[in-house]
Amino acid sequence: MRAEDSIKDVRLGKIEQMRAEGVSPYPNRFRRNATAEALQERFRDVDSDGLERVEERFALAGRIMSMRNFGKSCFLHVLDETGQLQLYLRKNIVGEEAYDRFKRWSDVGDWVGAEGRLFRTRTGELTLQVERLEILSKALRPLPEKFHGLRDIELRYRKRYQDLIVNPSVRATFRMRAEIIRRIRGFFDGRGFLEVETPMMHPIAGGAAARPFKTYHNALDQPLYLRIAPELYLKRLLVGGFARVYELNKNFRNEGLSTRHNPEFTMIEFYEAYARYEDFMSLTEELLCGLLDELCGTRSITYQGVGLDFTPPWKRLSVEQALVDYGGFSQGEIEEPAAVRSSCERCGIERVEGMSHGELLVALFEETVEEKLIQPTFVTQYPVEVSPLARSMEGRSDRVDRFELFVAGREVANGFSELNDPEEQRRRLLAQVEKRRQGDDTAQQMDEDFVEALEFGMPPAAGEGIGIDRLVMLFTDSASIRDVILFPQMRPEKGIAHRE
RNA sequence: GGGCCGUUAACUCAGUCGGUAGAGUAUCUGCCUUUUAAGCAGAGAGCCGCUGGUUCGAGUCCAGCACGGCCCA
Repeated sequence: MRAEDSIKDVRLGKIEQMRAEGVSPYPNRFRRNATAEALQERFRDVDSDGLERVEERFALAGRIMSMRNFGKSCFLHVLDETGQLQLYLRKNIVGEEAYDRFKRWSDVGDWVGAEGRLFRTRTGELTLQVERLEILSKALRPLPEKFHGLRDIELRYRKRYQDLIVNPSVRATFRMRAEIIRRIRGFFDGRGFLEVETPMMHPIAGGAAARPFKTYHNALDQPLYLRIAPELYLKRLLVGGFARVYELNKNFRNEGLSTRHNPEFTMIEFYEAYARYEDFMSLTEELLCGLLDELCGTRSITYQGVGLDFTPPWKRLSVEQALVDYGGFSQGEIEEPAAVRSSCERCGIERVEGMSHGELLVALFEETVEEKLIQPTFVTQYPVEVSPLARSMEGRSDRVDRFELFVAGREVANGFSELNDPEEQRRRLLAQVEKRRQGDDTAQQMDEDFVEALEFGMPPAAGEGIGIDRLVMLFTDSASIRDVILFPQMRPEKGIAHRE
């Protein structure tokens, strides 16, 4: 292979030439006064004759996406953050030397700034008649192929910038994500919630049933865990007197990777004093319907070919009722611990031995019901053993005032009335510690500092967490969580691993 | 962790029965002043994921490994 045949070497040669002729390949002097979309909008209804009367010069900047070169003229499409516009260069307009330089130096992929007047081509496309063109940033590597785009899924995730350059729908997905997050913040801000930031590094990883990532603080000579949930800190803020707080940020769980799980994911958790879990079911309906109205213009969307109707009220039913309605079990079977146990075994659920009736019910629910809850559904009355931080139902100490929202067979939200009795909380956590001792490493640890906070008095409250990534998946019809996370976790490629 | 599928040029993909590695895009050289997957003529470009094995001969068959995808746990 001759060195000059490598695309990168050819382009490095062009850079050398530019410098030799006193032109910077990476200048920063260009000022634009227009964007592609703004021009398209403004002149949408102006025909050729109308454009001829427009004397204004427009300065546009963007990346060259395609080039159709004729001997003494050239069409190119330039992409900026708003969209594309076609440029047209003619030797007799930009001048002999400028045209020659353009031909020798410019490539698809380069950032350019162009200035000129607008006209319409024979086919009616709004086009900038370039009078002056400047390379703003010379690209050394070629863009992915222009009409198949970048299809290799691994490459799309690993080299997301390329994905964003060539796949407009990917850009749209992440704009939608930002919009959803912005509006969720607006929703809670508008209701008097205070946005707070609590630690990402915890001495004890609590607030959820999950394995944490462990790290280490040198100066403190202390192990720390990346948080698995902000819950216990947010409740300390209720103790501190903030009546409405929310935090929208990342959590980290040391679990497998799948189309539904990324080790770091985004959740909003919010807490409101004097609210009950029923209030939050209504609030969740209001939040999601508001988002749908504003962002989709409808409350019926299609997710992976399945129609989802978010028109409230959404179905509400207990875990047990769900097992009867969707799992095909009889009321009698559900109430009989031995029957539930054998059903679990039949379903292949592991470690059935040490599990209580409540835990078995939830395991059976997850195995047989969850995937069938397609339309938005609130499942309520969870067993106390799987809800160590939730308030017990009045008159039924083995169940808690809790709900989970399922959509398209997945858990999207989890909320409950908060347990604020410090004695009861201590007993619940001790039960978790015991489970942990018996080998369940997702059981919670004793957090004395948290219990001590409760001893100062936490107002009655409800709290909820909503998984943002899964919400964005629904709104953008994305099959994998990796499609809604810009840089999803991937195994390092060979040769890059363990680089220090 | 298990099963299935994939990995070939910068990108998107072919590659038959085991017999010299292919196309389009992109790149390079010409021609071309309203194209838009522009066109025409020519050229270059490969660790066929990695390591072994079978074979006279492996992109192709076998085994192991790596990475990825989907499904399951």
